[in-house]
Amino acid sequence: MSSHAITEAVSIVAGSERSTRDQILDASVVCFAYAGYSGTSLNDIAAEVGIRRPSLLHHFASKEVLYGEVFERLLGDWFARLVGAIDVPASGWKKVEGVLRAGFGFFADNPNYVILMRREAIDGGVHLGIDLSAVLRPLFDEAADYFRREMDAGTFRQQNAEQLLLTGYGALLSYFSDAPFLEGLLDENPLSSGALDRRCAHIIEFFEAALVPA
Amino acid sequence: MSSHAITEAVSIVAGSERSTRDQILDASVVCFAYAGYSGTSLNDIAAEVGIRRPSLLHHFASKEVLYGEVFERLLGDWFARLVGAIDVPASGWKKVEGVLRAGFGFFADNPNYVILMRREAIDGGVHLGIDLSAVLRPLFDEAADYFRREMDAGTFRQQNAEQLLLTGYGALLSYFSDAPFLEGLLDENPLSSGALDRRCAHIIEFFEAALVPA
DNA sequence: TCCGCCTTACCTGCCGGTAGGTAGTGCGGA
DNA sequence: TCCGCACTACCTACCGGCAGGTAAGGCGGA
Repeated sequence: MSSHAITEAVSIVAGSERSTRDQILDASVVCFAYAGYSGTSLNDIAAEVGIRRPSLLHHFASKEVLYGEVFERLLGDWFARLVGAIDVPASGWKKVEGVLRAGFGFFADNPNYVILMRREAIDGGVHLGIDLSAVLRPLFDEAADYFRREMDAGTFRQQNAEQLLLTGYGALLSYFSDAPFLEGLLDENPLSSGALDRRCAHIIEFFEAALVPA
Repeated sequence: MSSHAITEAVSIVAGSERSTRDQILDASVVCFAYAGYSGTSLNDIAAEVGIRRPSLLHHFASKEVLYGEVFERLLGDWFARLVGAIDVPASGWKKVEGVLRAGFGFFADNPNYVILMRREAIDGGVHLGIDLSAVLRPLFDEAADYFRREMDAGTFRQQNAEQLLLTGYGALLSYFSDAPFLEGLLDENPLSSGALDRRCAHIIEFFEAALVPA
């Protein structure tokens, strides 16, 4: 264990502080989600942390590298959570419900991550070396196969499996990414605890109605 | 009719050219959709049209004014198309299907508009004076009332009407706004004629399965 | 002649990034 | 014990470049 890590551990115990590097990553998520890649300046992030821009560039070689690390961390967390929900030994509708709840839960816990992901989906990964769709492709194919098997078994109504996944993706993501806009339609904060419960319940109910034969 | 409009009309007849002003608006949609507000420079737009930046600023007082006009035009078109579909004398599922097809058709015809709208929804209308959600609110409330009436009449299954609309909004919009990302999942251009037909058919089928009792 | 459209030249301000320097810390050897 | 060295983390000052926007002039057509 390096002396740096010790220092960090001590400071966490002492007063719940985080390392400067982690503070930068946290502030970056907020800034990039709020204003996008080109709308965020390194000064904005540095100011959030309370340091100067050159100090920030001491920890991350460039704006692009910083963004890449932020996004990679996000993607890793999300992927792990999704795989965890998929690997649960269940079948039929119960499994689908579990994955929907896991996805919804992650988004509810990390609303800024959702906006980042949406921005990346719109831009097609221009800012990144990594290809978002290539990472998710295996899960996508696996899920489509699952739906096809259950449909053939009569557990679910016959639907286009890939399109079904896209619809679920849109229903889940849009609520979080467009929260600023939805607030004006719903007359309440879409990310409040009550609104989130209502949204999650609807998604489960709606997809069950569409998939599970009466 | 102004001499400007005459000149334009003549040039359209002569060689399918449009007024410089309209060319700027067209180029702006493309650029703003591709790179967002802060990622687009006036030089980019001017270059697309084939003029210099100060010439562009001769037609529009500022970048913000230009963006506002682009967005207002989009919103007007979309609103008109939507109202047209809503006012059709139909009821029950047929009416819903008509509105879904109208929305889908507009998005298919104007994919760049969709991306612009999505960016605006994410940003919560920071770049605009107008409030997107306030404009759409009457339609939203009217639609929710319609669903509630049909549900109470037993035409549709009981669902949360507002949430239902949000789910439809997400399913429709996401496919177009995230097309660059979806291309990597589907192994085909999501905006190709065949893919669009498949998507539209799925949406109709899926919502019918969820809403209309067997 | 005058006006609409476009030009070049220029302004200020912020961007990402670099250079160079300064505290503070840990550590091995005299 | 204390000196010298290396290293980390941060700073100020600066660079070239590009952003949005303005000023002033050329030019062709009504």
